[in-house]
Amino acid sequence: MDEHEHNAASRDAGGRAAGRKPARGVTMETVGRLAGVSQVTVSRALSDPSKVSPKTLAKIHEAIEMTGFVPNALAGALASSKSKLISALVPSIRNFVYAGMVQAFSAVMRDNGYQIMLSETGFEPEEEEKLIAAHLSRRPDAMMLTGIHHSAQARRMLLGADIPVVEVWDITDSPIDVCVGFSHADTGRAVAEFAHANGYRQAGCVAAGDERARRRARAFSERFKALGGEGVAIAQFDAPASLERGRQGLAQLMDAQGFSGGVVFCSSDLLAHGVLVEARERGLQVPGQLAVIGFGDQDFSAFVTPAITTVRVNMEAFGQSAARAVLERIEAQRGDQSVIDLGFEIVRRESA
Amino acid sequence: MDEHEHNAASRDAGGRAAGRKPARGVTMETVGRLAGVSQVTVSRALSDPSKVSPKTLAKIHEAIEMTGFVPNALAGALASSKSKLISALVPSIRNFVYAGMVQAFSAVMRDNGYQIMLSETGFEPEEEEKLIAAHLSRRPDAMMLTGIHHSAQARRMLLGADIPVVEVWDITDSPIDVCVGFSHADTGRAVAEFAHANGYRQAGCVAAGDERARRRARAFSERFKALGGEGVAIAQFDAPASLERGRQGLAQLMDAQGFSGGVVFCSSDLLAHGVLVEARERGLQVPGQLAVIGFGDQDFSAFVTPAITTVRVNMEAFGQSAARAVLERIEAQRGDQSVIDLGFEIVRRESA
DNA sequence: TTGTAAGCGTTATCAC
DNA sequence: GTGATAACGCTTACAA
Repeated sequence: MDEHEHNAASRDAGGRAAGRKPARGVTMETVGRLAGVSQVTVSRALSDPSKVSPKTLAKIHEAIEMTGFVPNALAGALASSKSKLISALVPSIRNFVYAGMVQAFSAVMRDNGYQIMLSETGFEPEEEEKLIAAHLSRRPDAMMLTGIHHSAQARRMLLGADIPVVEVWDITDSPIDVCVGFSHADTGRAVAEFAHANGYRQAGCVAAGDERARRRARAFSERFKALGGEGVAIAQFDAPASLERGRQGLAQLMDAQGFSGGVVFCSSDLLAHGVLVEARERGLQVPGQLAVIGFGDQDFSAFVTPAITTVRVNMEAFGQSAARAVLERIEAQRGDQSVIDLGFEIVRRESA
Repeated sequence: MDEHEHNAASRDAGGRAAGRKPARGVTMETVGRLAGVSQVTVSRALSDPSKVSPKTLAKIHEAIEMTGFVPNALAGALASSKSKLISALVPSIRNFVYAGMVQAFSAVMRDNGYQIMLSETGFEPEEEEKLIAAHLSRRPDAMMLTGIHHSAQARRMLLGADIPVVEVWDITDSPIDVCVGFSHADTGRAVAEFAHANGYRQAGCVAAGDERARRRARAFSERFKALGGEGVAIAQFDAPASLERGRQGLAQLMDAQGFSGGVVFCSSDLLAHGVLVEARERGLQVPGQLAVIGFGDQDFSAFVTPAITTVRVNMEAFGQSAARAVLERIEAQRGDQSVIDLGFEIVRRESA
């Protein structure tokens, strides 16, 4: 691999850095003065135009145009105690499932006039706690959290904030407020049953990711054994998952754990893809000698060869459903259900 | 492909939805009363503890602990006109380059006490304009934008807001404030030169993505022709890129545009991967009959077979550099450079 | 239809 | 070291 460097340079072009004006911002007061009305009328013109006469409305809009007035939502939120801000906390936006959920969630929220404050919690619980406090200080109208495990202090703060809280990507019978997800343990068990029903008696797991990925692998392993399969070899890595990890995973299973063939359940399609690549390098026939099952149904999964058999979860549905649950709670001060199980499905393709 | 549905159900478990208290929030006033001091002292205890005696400090913290007080950052921001909020606008967080940039940007910002308000602009300029207005109303301390093309109205609002603005992922000699990126045209030209130098005389492009992807393809095409190569066939798709699009791209090039072999420059590694898969299906030798060059150096690119020759841009560096530029401007009210070109490099692997 | 007045929960500026 | 007091720029009664 040879590399060609290009253009790594920086130039100084002055810019407008020097003279930033100390300008007092333009407020509703300013606009009102220009339009010959009081500040409140400007406020009304913006929040409920029907309460203002067409003539003054026109003058106000003209003044807004002239001044380039942008309302101060901080002041508005302080006065009304409605921030129109929603907090969203996910482990990582580079993980495509979380990115997909957030995108869907945000889209629905934006369409309803809300803005998202997004933070990544990484994979440590203490980090989440700090972030929750930071977010709460902005007085969001609701909060979206990933997963159902949160520190006691975090739960206390959340309860104290007295806003709708939706936990996504997992379910529990005792959500803080409402949860939207699926059972990770059920997923692992269903895959074990699928594998067993398809005649596989030897199995391995390649897992990389958070605690939920491990939970799926564990449930798979237990069920597979209970069905009479052999002990399940597990190759486990820290998050994040990658194609490289998948290749290493198969190598580890075969070279260090005596796994010689059968089915491999991976905690993501990216890993499954890596297993597939490594299998081809080793001249293994898929699904003849080695069967592979992934998780997540990434957009490439149906288009690689062999196409990946996987577990599909509808991330967009999670995001949308979570958004709707939140909106319902914000607007009606209540919500119908507190546990929304969106399930999953096994998609059989060529790899298993 | 057969599918097995699982658990798609929802249950009602009551939750705490019913009784949301109308409780007046706990403020610094409340805390102060409990600690036997005034509200201001509580404020000081939090913002500059050295200005408060150890004894009262202890009492205040005790009161905070008891009440679960969380400061109201909205009020703080209104009073101090420092929101400690940074706006970030990207086309899509599901695109791994943008996700990577945002992650790096956010990490640096968070370490400096700032929080990120993130929105996706999609690929329409009017959408960006609306979002800029919405973000500005929250009075962010700075704003990060993707790309250098913004509507006139957007520029006006940004200038009027009088906050640091950093444009990432592209460069121009006339940034709004500061830009951090690389030249997309130079990238296309460099790839053309690389391809020509390696003996390829026939070429195609597969492009899917935004205007910048098209700019790279166009620059590649022009340069390739200028160097004496043949006319370049182009298969173009709307964003987003996917493996499937890559497969379709090669198919279109070969079946509809008479491309029979040579080098294919793709606007992302995902597309390149698709081209590779399609090439294998068609029994084409890579890089013998078909050479493939991608863009972005995704994490799988080095690990598929053949490993993908690609253009690497350091997304983390963009995010970090953008963050530093912003911090510099916030804190010093100025910034050294206004154009930061971080360049790119061609990474040769097996596919070309 | 429009205006007045009283907050919202902080920070900033003085005084003590 | 601590406390009044006045902003900050809105929204929400309540009057006119």
